[in-house]
Amino acid sequence: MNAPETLAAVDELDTSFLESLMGYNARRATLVIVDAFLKGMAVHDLRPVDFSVLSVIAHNSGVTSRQLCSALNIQPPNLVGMLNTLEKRGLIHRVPHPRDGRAMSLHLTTQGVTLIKAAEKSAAELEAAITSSLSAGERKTLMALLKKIYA
Amino acid sequence: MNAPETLAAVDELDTSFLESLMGYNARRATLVIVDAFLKGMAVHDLRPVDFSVLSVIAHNSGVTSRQLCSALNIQPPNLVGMLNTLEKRGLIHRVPHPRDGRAMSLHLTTQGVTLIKAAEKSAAELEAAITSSLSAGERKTLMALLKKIYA
DNA sequence: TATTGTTATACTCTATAACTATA
DNA sequence: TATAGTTATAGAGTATAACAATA
Repeated sequence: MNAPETLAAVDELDTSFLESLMGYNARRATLVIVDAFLKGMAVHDLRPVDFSVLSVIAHNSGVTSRQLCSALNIQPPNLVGMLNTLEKRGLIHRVPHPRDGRAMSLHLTTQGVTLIKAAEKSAAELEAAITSSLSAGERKTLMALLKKIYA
Repeated sequence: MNAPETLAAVDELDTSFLESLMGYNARRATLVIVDAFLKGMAVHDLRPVDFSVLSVIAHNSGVTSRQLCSALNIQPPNLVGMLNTLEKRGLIHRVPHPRDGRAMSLHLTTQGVTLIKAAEKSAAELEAAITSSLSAGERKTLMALLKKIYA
């Protein structure tokens, strides 16, 4: 019963082993969510990471680049270009840190505040669409279990 | 109460809005899991994607490149190099497809079978470690809810 | 001596266009 | 005409080393 199997073509794929792994399922779910988020944020000309950066600055006016990097797991050299772009778009501005001459404090401009408000509204709507296959209780449970994994 | 806040430095970051989003939590959890998987698979000199490729071939002897690409969301040009590397390592071999002259059937070598058996054993152990903060019931629930998101 | 922001750079991952052999 | 595998290539995303200014 070995030769026929070895020579046979495969019609439908068995991926049951991969599907038994948390990483496989978490990755697939994340890809679906991030893709929906990516498309939904395109109307604001923001990538997910740009949204995260703006949102953290919005809720933490005066935050430093270094703090942002730690919170969002971004390498400092990779943040520079993002901040330059956001600054050129008139969404943020960098000002000297009040107590540390090396650091820069990040703030949203009026335009930035307007944009992040609209973007966070979009995010909330996307959130509902993304988790529409879940009940309110399931959504809450999923969120809690994911936090347990990375906490 | 606006000026002091604008000028103030930030000590602890408020990331509550991001934490309320499924994408943020799913991505963070996935990063933790994939990183653990990456480190655990390094002893077999396999990246997560190599493990997936070998595992699918192991359970679907004769599968074509195109089928692999569809199942694992890999672009065909990006699979070529991976298969070349696995073939050079003596883990797989490509043979002409029995019923389609354009296609190649993928099979594990004896060495490949030995490796994937050890790697799947490692994967199962990693799985336990990764979800050690969860009860058996929670693990099952998390898996089911993730599948609901991407199904 | 250590840290912040920055530049330059490299490496990986992913995506697209185009070719060939075959269906 | 369409598809499988492949090549070449381009673009993101991510990572490290090193520097000037400041702590």
